[in-house]
Amino acid sequence: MDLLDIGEVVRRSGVKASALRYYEEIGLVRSASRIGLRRQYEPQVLTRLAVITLAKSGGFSLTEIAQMFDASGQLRISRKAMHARADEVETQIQELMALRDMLRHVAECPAPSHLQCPSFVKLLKSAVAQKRAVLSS
Amino acid sequence: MDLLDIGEVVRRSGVKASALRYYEEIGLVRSASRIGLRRQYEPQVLTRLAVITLAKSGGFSLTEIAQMFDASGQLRISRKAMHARADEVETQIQELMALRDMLRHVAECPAPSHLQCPSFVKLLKSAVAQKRAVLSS
DNA sequence: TTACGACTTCAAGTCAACTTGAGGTCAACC
DNA sequence: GGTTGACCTCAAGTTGACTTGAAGTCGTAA
Repeated sequence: MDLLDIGEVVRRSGVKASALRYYEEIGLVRSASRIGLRRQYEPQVLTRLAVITLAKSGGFSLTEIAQMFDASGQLRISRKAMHARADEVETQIQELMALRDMLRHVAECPAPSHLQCPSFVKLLKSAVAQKRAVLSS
Repeated sequence: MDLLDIGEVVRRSGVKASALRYYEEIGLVRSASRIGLRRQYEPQVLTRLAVITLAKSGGFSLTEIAQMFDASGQLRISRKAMHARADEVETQIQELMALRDMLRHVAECPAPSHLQCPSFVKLLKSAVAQKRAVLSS
């Protein structure tokens, strides 16, 4: 067998042992077996952890991520749900781009006070307006 | 005077009263004065709240946001720091784009199991590798 | 005059996602 | 046979960002 012990999983996934145990506790990952008390993991756990890590950085909660897998460990969401997720991510990307543009503007703008700079305030207003529109829809 | 009371600020900013009081407690916003016990805000608080809201959605903590303002309430970070922030945001945008692409792929890919689909695994690996590279730098 | 609505304080509670700490197990090496 | 080192459990603690609840204060309108 090519089972991995927790230290190996930590090294290869970058996820801490305490987090791994926590994930197991909440049912997000499972260890295949034990040797004595020690958890042994199937290598596939690494892919699963990669998905988890990525989704986390995309702002998904662990609960949401858990729902992305079915009982057999496959990624299983309907195409429609996938696209819906992708759209959410897309929206967040737009917001971040607005934020980035504002930061760049502030870095370059020679105005003594940004909050008085018309183009800054305009960027700000439109960013916030867009956000509120999204939230209320 | 054109001071706003808290209800007006709530309506115009979308920030809840309890959050506003909390922000005041931690020094992130201030109320200009009181009428009896009631807080009165200067209209500028709305711009400040817009900045706060936007930065929050960009993943900045309230502590980090507080540091973006100087004592007089101006946005004041060095150009260099601004660009550094913008770079961070940029990185996050890249990650989210990778995530979005993966989601779209999963939605479209006809493979029975995504975790066995070579192009999915490839997308996943490169996304995670990029992330870890960023973290370790 | 009493009732209402919009505010107030302050302490405590909540939630997610972990981390920490104390005390225990176990195989392997000196 | 004693000591590492790597793991284990379980309960409790932490952090950030608020929210909630109980009890109180005001101004105004019926």
